[in-house]
Amino acid sequence: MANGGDQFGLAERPDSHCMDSPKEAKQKHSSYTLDSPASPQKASSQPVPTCTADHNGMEGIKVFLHDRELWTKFDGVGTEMIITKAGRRMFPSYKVKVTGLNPKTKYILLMDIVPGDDHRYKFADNKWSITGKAEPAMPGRLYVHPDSPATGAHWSRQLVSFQKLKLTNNHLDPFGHIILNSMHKYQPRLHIVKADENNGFGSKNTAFCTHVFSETAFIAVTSYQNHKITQLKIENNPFAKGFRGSDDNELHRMAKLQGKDYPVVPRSNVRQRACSTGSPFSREGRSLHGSPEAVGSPYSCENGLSSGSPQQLLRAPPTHYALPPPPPPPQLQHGHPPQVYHCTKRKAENCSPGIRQHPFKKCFTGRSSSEGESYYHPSSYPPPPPPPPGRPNNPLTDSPCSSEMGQRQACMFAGAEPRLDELNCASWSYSCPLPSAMTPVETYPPYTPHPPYSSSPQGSRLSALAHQSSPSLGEHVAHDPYQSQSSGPSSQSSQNIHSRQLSPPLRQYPRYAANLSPPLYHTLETHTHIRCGVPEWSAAS
DNA sequence: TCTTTCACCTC
DNA sequence: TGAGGTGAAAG
Repeated sequence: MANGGDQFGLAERPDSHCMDSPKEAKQKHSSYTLDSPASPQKASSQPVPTCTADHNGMEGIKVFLHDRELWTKFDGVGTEMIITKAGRRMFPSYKVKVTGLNPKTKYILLMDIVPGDDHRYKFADNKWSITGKAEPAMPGRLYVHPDSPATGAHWSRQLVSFQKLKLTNNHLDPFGHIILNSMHKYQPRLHIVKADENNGFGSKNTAFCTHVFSETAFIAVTSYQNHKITQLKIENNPFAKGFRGSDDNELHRMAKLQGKDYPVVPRSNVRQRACSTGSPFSREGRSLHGSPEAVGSPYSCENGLSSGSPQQLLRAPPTHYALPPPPPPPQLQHGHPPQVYHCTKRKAENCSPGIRQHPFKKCFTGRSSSEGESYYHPSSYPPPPPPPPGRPNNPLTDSPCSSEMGQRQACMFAGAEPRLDELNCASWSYSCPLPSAMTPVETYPPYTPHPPYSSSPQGSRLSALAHQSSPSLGEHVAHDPYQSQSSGPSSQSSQNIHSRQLSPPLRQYPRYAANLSPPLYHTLETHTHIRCGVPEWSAAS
């Protein structure tokens, strides 16, 4: 998707680093080609390990994006993801294969989606273009894989699927879905966190690494803008099968729907024709940043592993579309009271009353299916900073998970600044958000580029970030340079794993750092090593 | 642009 | 069999 980025103007993606497999290297190579020249980072074809997980044991972790080819296809056109009030899944689904994990060590896998830049886009003349400044970022939320925490053996056994993750434009979403703004660009990120003794993270020794696949960047929309994307969705998404078919079939279907006889022009065709001009995102003309990518080279994008430089990961587009360094998503930068949403698979039981009432649905239920492949890039960080003053030690960690939650579901963390320490696997995975937590949602302040995503050493960076109060995962992020194509068996993850304790009632946390995004926040905390001092967020608050 | 509704489809 | 995921279209 490096390409994809381009389309959006995201063009620049961090180079993939830490390529581990030949394949990766290969892919990476291609990606470079595809990437817009503009991105300096790309220029350097040298892999830069983003996540240098030295001591924390995260160094050998590799993550491969499943169905990378498909992602690349979408990216080539300019991926769009529908967001609805009730929440809409992503397609292609985000699935990864993870290798290099210690079989016996427990890890927590989570995702977050950070702003790709601080612009608002519009689709006109068959291409995307910047139309203004981005709306304030929505409260950051983390989607914790329902199988978390689980052993490295578990995660490695099959693809890890985040297909249950849903996107919404409802700022007050009570379900824990990831909240996004329409017509804004986003970059999904995967975080692998080593669970602490309490199956949580946030303790001082927590290590984590972040993986960013540039080809998974997308623009959130309430309705598809580019018919090419619509077609790709219809062709590849099983649930849209009803919209496929020969023209003849479609004509019949349309006629039936419209109560007319032939000929009826298929809607899709109509729409497509109307819009189908060149694809704005086509490598040739990505509106945002023209990256001359070889269109032909299909999908050879690269994923960044952990890149040494966050910037690379989310390479800033020429225009400026710089994805926030992986680490510190722009969003994250703002401080909102962290909100944590937990969902359990159990619909009713675990959900707060308010949630149950909701017509849409209850909690996340996700099957934990892990399917996927992936890339890697680990990053370990310095010991986590001590708990912020005034803050109890990792509540999460402190609070053991004991209660049996039944089936697990993925949980989302919301909050501008979720605190890692607050996150306890047990908690997130199984608990549902409390009403209170859900209620107040603040938007993040406008995106602010992270100044320093320069290539400073992680440590430094972290510090810097910390100071900024916006921790950037990026620093830890590993860009996966390549993806594996193998599709693993879908994992039916254990939906019920162990008993877990519900997280304490969701509560809003005091604001920590203004800039920390939950994800980062978590991340930061997780890696204590990265920054040891007082957590930024704490300071920020 | 966004929301709602619909028929069709997967699971 | 039903819950729920799709894009299209109307408003």
